[in-house]
Amino acid sequence: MFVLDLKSGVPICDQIVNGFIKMKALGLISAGDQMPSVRSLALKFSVNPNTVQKAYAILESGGIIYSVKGRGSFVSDDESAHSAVLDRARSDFKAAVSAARDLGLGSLELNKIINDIYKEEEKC
Amino acid sequence: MFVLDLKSGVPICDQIVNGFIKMKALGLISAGDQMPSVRSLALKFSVNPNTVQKAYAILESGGIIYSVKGRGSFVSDDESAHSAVLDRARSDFKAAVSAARDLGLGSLELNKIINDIYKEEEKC
DNA sequence: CAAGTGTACTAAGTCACATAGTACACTTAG
DNA sequence: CTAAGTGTACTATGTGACTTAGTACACTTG
Repeated sequence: MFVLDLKSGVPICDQIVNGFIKMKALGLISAGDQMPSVRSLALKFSVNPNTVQKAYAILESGGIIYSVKGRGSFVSDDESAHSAVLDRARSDFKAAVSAARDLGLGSLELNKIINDIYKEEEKC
Repeated sequence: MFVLDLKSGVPICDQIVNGFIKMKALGLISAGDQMPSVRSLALKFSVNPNTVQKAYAILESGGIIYSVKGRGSFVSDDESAHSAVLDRARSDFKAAVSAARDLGLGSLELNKIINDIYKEEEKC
């Protein structure tokens, strides 16, 4: 399970959303798995249930999870939701590349940074 | 001169800061050049002078510009400030790469995105 | 001297975010 | 059936960042 950084300035509900999206991308949770209940996760994170509820609502609106009254929330198998996440990731990355280019970083350096980060992965 | 996007959610003062940093990186302004006055820039952007003043204070604290009472603000030639900007850019880009990797994007795709964006530049 | 400059300060308004508390409908285990 | 646990909805409140508004002062330059 991911952790929250209350000092980061990133809204808590967004951190929860991104945390579960990452978990799904990494295979730590899969379609059909039951999500922690709103109240239990709020307790675990020492956060208000309303904040978790908001995060779950965002995840559901994005098709990442679905919720059933009285039963709980579950990881969705919506393929279009997954590709939407990837599209968003590509878009964000493109913006990051453009920003780096505007500040004078060269393509070679950017490629090197990428390779360095992905080499870290191979070590595992 | 750059433009402001009031709908972006990015604080106006930050947009002004980033705008001038980009302008310096692109060579549109150089060390010694005089910055627009706080009041005139506020008028141009239809923004409160306090907001521009805040942006200039941030730029000065970062060594990007320096200000002289009664005369105006000027672009600094502080080399360490420039390298600090580059360091920040590298750090931001690394974070973007890590985020993209966590969401399942491969290094080959990221490299391709970079090359595509930098090819756009060559056309000019 | 007058105009333009940076700088500082208080006050107010707006907005997003988080918290607090309550309430209701539903499902499931007992 | 009952109780516990679930998602969901709602109002109210507090906080902090951001912006605006207005005023004021010290300084430089023509």
